[in-house]
Amino acid sequence: MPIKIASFNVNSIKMRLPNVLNWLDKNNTDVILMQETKTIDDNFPSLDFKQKQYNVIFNGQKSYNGVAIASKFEINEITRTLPLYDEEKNEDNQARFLHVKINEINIFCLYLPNGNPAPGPKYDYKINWMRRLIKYTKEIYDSNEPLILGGDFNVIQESIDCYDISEWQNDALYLEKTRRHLRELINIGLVDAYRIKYKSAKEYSFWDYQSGAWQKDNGIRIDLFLISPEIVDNLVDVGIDKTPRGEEKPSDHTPIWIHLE
DNA sequence: ATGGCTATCATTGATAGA
Repeated sequence: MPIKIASFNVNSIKMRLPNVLNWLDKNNTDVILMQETKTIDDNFPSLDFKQKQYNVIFNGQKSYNGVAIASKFEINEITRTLPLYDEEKNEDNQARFLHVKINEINIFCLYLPNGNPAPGPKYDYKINWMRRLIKYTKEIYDSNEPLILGGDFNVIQESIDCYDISEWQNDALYLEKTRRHLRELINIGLVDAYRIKYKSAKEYSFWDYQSGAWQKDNGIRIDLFLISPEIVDNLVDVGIDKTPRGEEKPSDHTPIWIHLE
């Protein structure tokens, strides 16, 4: 069954609601994964999505983080937390994860921690979160069901994913340890969907609000779809839609998308 | 001119983002 899936770090669903609804109107998107909704579940604007025939599911919290999925197809929730494998730290109250099934496809919507400053407790949290994601992804991957990881990964995997990597050498998004963990996740058997079609293109999904980064195209590609082999077989097209970043009151991220047959 | 935006929450400033 053909399906069009997008991922968009909205940087507050309240501020970005017009942008998101406008984008959905212009693009025939069946499923949109959203990150940084920055609102508690009681305040999520469900009705605006329902009026457009989208089912919605959200995992939010006050002020920060928060993920959500809107889908024209039925959403079956599997979990909203990554399992805790580290027995010493058995608590995580940050809303960064949703695992759902839509049309028999496993879909993770994730907002991976930023991790700055590194080193420090925030970086430790990032790496631990990645370890949890790797373990959980292995479990699901080993079930031999189709799997899509989509979201804001907060990792610059290679220098071609950045306008000027010399400025990011000591950043939590580019440290060797960070990239090794993303590589370990990918090596489970996933593929960066964008790089299937664009082997060496320098296209970005985030531009800082500061310093005229958008105008200078000083961007980084940190929003990704990592897909399992059966999804690769059905991949029809993939892309990054830069248009919303240049519009009024934009998010600092822009939507990425995949089309499956 | 080497840079200084945006959102949230609580109160005109701190915190977080990347």
